[in-house]
Amino acid sequence: MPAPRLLLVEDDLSLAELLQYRFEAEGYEVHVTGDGDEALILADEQAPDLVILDWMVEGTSGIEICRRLRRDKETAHVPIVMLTARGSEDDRIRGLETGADDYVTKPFSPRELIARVGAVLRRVRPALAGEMLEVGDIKLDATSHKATRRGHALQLGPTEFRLLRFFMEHPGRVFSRGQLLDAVWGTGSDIELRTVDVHIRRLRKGLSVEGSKDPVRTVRSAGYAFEAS
Amino acid sequence: MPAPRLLLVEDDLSLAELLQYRFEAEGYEVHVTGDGDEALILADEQAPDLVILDWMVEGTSGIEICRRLRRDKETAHVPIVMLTARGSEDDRIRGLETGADDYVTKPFSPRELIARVGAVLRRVRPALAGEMLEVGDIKLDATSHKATRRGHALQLGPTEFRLLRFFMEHPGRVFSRGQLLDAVWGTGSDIELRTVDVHIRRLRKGLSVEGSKDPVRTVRSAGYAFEAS
DNA sequence: ATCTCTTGTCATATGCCGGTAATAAAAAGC
DNA sequence: GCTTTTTATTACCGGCATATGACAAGAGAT
Repeated sequence: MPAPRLLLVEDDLSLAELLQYRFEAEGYEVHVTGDGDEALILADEQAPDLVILDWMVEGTSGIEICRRLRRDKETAHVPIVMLTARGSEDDRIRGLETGADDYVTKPFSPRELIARVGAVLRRVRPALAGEMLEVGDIKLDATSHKATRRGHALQLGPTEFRLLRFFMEHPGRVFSRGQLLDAVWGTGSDIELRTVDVHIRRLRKGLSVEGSKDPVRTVRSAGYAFEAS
Repeated sequence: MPAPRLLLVEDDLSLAELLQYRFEAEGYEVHVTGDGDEALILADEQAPDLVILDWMVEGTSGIEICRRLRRDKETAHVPIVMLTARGSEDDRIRGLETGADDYVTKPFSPRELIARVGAVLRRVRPALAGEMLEVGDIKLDATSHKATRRGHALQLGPTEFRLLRFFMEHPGRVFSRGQLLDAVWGTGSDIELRTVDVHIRRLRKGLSVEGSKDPVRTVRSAGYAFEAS
């Protein structure tokens, strides 16, 4: 899962530095600028996942940046969180109506800002919010029902997909054939134990990508386990 | 464009009445309840487009309602705006972390709340806010009720249009036939699951334009997903 | 009233998927 | 080395999920 990229537009250097530090500690990739025009250039170069925008910033004003970000097709859907001075409600409403997704009034605690940014990102990019499983070089997105390995999309049948999902939810652990039948096929399915072998094979085949190791380990007389290469 | 449906959970009657009036003037359909448990029942019956939730409400507490709404698959994706008393930052952060999308601290002006609700809806359900949807080479204008692909105007029946709109609001995600029935036909329609297949076919036919790929992906034993070519 | 368009259901076709059994291969025990 | 046990691999067939076309009932328009 790639780190979400934030663009922080803030000309108070000490505040910018503090926020950058905190957000990086949370696993974000943060780009900082104190200048409005530079912000637009940066955003256009590579659209960030979210913009934190100080209302009062040098160069182009916050509201103008907001408008321009929305106008440019590249960045039209990037969520924006504004930082505003305590104060006039009109400003805040104008901000929301211009297209900001959220605002926080100064002074605020970094923790609150982090929580808000998290809430917005959860909305916009569910993939960043934990619906995505990742073990080794294999990624599985339950919502879109897709699995990939090193960029290659994996082609799996329904049962193999469920099997892979179960394994990725419990990496490293060994499961007997009976346990796998219960977990993947459902309790009470009277299916031959040996059938699991066949699906393991199919899963292995589906997971094989050029130059990749088999992540399924067979444990003789016990079952199978899934582990990162 | 159907009026967005709000569920307002607020036990201060005079405030509730005021808000209901204001939101209805803005073109929303508003359901009001002052009781937490009733709110959950109402939401489960027919998922609203957005919930406005007073933190301090009779019956089940706000945070508990929030949690339960998120847990129920039916309402997991419904955006929530909290109303909190001025005050403890902890409450607000806890709210955001529980899954609320936004909060407004009392006292607030109705105008501000309306702006916030609008911002959240724009983010989550662009079509409800009258925006143009665009996925791949397909464009859909909810206001004028028209869809185009590469300049060609698409000819779709009403149901296909609603289906397309729902898909374009949630691109990439897989929906079961049951979910599609709930979302497009309305909760509680006792329609054969297989009927969805037929409408998917009709949608596919309606979307086929010379030299264009089918954007509807069937996920065997799971449902359908919509994605840009 | 007639016509058109829409919509839900059914019947049929199709093709993928899943379970089983048979055989080969590998590992463990002696 | 030989047997026994466990797993790997292949092939096959039946079943089930989806695709597709047709149809009749209903809604709206003219």
